[in-house]
Amino acid sequence: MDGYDKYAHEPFAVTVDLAVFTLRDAALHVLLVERGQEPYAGRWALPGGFVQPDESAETAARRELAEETGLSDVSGLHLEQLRTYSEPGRDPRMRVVSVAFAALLPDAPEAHGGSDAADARWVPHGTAGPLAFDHDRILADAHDRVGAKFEYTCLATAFCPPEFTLGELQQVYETVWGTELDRPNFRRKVLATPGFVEAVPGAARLTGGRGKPAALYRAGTATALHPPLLRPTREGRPA
Amino acid sequence: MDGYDKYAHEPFAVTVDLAVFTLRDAALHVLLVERGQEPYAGRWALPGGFVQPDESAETAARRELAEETGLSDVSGLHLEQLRTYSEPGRDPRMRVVSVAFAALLPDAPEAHGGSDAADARWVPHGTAGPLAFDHDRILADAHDRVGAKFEYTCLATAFCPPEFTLGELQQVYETVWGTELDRPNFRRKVLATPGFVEAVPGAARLTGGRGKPAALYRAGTATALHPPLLRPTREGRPA
DNA sequence: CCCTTTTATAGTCAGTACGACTATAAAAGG
DNA sequence: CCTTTTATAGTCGTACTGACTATAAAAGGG
Repeated sequence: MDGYDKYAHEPFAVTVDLAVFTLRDAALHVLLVERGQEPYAGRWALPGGFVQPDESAETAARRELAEETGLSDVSGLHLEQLRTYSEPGRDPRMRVVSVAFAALLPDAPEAHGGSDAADARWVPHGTAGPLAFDHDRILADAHDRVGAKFEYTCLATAFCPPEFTLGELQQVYETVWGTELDRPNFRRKVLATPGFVEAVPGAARLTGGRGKPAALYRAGTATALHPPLLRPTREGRPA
Repeated sequence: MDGYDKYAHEPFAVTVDLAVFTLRDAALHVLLVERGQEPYAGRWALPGGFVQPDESAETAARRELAEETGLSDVSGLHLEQLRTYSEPGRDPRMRVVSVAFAALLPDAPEAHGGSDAADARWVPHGTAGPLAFDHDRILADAHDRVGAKFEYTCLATAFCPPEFTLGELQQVYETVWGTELDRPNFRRKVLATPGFVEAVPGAARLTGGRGKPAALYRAGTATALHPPLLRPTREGRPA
C-alpha cells in the first residue's frame, strides 16, 4: 500500500445493493424495484444506490433500507454485509463495485409510501424473472447465506413480530429452507437452547384460526445456537 | 440504481488487502509488509494494492498473492473474500474502499524472493504490534473466519502439504483454534467423515522424530463437514 | 350438541455422536 | 533392556436427534 502516486488508479463508483427479505403469507418475499431506463429497462433489480463520500457502506445500506422500505426506523432491523461484487463488466455503463447486503424484516408494510417515491415492491421470491445486472447471483448468495445462518444462529426471530408462536417460528425455518420440520422435535430443540426464545409470562395465547391456542414467545438474548439446528440432510441421493 | 446522472458520485479508490496465513513450526504466521512512508511509516501492514481497471477484486487479490509471496503458481491456494472495509477515515490520504481476502498456504517459503522485490515477511501471529490503518481489525476478522470455517469445512487441509499425518492435521486445528484436542477422538472424527482425508495406499509412513511412525493421508474430495467438528465449548464461565 | 378436524403440547425409544478414558503397538534414546 | 514418545485401537456413559405415539384444546359441520 506504499506509493499511491506510483500507481495509476482509475476511479471506481461504489454502490450498495440490498437483498431485503420478509415473510408474507408464509412465503418469502424480496424487495425489488422496476428499472425505468436502460440498461435492463423493465427488469426488476435489487434496491441500492451510491455510497456517498462521507458514508461507510454500512451507513449507506441502512440509509437505502430506510428509503426503499419507507420505514421511519430501521435501526433495529438485521442488516449484514454479504460480499462485494466487482466483475469489470457487471455494469455496462461504468466501472461499479457493489457491496451487497442482506436485510430481514418481520412484517411487510407496502413499501412505496415514502415521500421520496422509492417505488420498491415486495415480490414473491423466485417469481421475478431474471433480474438486472448480476442481481440474480447476489440474491441467490443472500438467500444461501440467510439459510446457512439459520443453522447456527438465532437469526430466524428477525423475521418474526415481537411476540410469536413456536409454530410461526417453525414456519420461518420451513419457508427459508424449503423443507418441512418435525414439530415436536423443533419445539424441543428451540426450548432446550437457552436464550433462543423466552415465554411471554402472562401465559398469553393467540388464535390464528382452527386448533388449540399456542403460547407466545419473545426473542431471547442469545445470538448463537450451540449445538446448531441443522436442516434435514439433503444427502438423499449421494451422487 | 436508475439515474446515475442524477446523483453526484465521488470517485473511490478500490484496493484489496490480504490476510495470508501459513503454519511454521506449529505456529501461525502472517504475511506482512513494513511500511516505508507516511502514514504509519515503520508499521507493519497487510499486503495489498489497487484493483486495476480491468480486474475484479478476486483477480487483483490473486495477483497480489503471487507478487507478495513470490510463488510462481498460486492457482491452487485457498483464497476467499472476507468482507469490505469502507469507513470514511480509514486511510487519511484519500477515500479508499478495501476488499479484504484471506489466503491459506501449506508451507512458508521466505517471501521476498520475487523479482519485483515485494518485501513481505512471515511474522508470527500476534507479535507485530499494532498494524497500520484498520489492518488489526481485518486480521482479527480473518482469523475468526478461518477458525469458524474449520468447524464445518475441510479447510484445514489447505495448511497441510500434499501428504500429511493425522497428528499434523490435528496440530493445524490446535494452532488455529488455540486449544488442545483429544487425539483418539480427533482421529475417529476425521476418519469417520467420508472424503475428509484418504489414506495413501502404499502404507507409506513418515518419521518426524521419536515415536511410532504415522500413516500418511491426502486431502479428500469433500469440502463440507457433516456433522461439524466443533471446538471445545468455551462456555467455561457463563457470565 | 356431538363428532371430526386441526393445531399445540407432552412424552417415548432407539441410534448416533461425542467427551473422557484405557490399552496396545512401534519407534528412538539412554 | 527399559523408559519415553507417538500412533492407533477400543470402551463406556451421556447428550442429542430423528421418528413416532399420545393427549389437550380449540373451530366447524352435521
